[in-house]
Amino acid sequence: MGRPPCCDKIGIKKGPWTPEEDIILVSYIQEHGPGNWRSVPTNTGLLRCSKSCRLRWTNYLRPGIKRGNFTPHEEGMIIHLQALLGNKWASIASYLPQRTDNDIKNYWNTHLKKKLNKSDSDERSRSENIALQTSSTRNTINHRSTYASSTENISRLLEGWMRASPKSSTSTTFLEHKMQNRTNNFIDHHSDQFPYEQLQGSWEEGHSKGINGDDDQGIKNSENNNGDDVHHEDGDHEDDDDHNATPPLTFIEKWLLEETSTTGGQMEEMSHLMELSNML
DNA sequence: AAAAGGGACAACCGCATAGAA
DNA sequence: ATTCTATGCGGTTGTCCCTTT
Repeated sequence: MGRPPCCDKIGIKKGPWTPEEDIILVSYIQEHGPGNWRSVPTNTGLLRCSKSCRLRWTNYLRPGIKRGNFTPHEEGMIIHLQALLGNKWASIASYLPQRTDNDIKNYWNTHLKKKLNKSDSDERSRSENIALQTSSTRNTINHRSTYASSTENISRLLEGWMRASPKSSTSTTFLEHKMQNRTNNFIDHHSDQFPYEQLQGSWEEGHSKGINGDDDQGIKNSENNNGDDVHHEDGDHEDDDDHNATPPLTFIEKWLLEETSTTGGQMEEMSHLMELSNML
């Protein structure tokens, strides 16, 4: 027998999210923390199904998400990990905590697959080495990062929305209770930045008790079950901050962390990786 | 300047799985 | 032990925007 839909399809809105919806969702999550997605549409008045809310949050609104072009290093990591793990985007994303699985998947499908195919056809024998050399460990900063981080997006979005509609025309109960104070505070106190750091801090404090643990990162890490969150969303830092981070690391994690901070010895590590992949 | 095509990204769909009842 | 529900994941599609003709 077929499973019933995750939510009542009647009256469910689909398609792109509006700034208003984003704000409602963010405000709600700041208040209650991520998780219990089923209750989100009900409690916020959003005409979205729970899955849609979760996806919007994890792929776009969640703090710590880095948007924009992938750095050569990130690219290299994706290539390595894809070779190692296959299309396990969530697992791969767990090594790139600032990127979402959706982002990585899209990037792979639109950029890397072609790139690798091309280099494959160009010179089959050397392609992998070339890819490695060109894509990874050149820790040059990619200055072509053209589109804004989610923080910046939402900041702009909030400002724009507040200007455009000082009184929300679609106030929900939740919105009525929360929006005025909250959004004003957001903008007043952080004129140039939406306070995701604050938001993140608040729920990490408030929800470290469990909700957050089995949400996005938790699940993603579960496949590489090390019992720890090696990668924490940590703003704009590159992964090397994670060096100080933590406990038992798998070989892959060690390698990735080391690779982040060093540019040498990569090929040696790569061969280790290959050995490992053969074992898997 | 306008139209067409292609690329990039956001979002949806359906299946799998874990946990609760 | 079984059924049901909620959530997560990967594949796919839809839409917007940019480039080319």
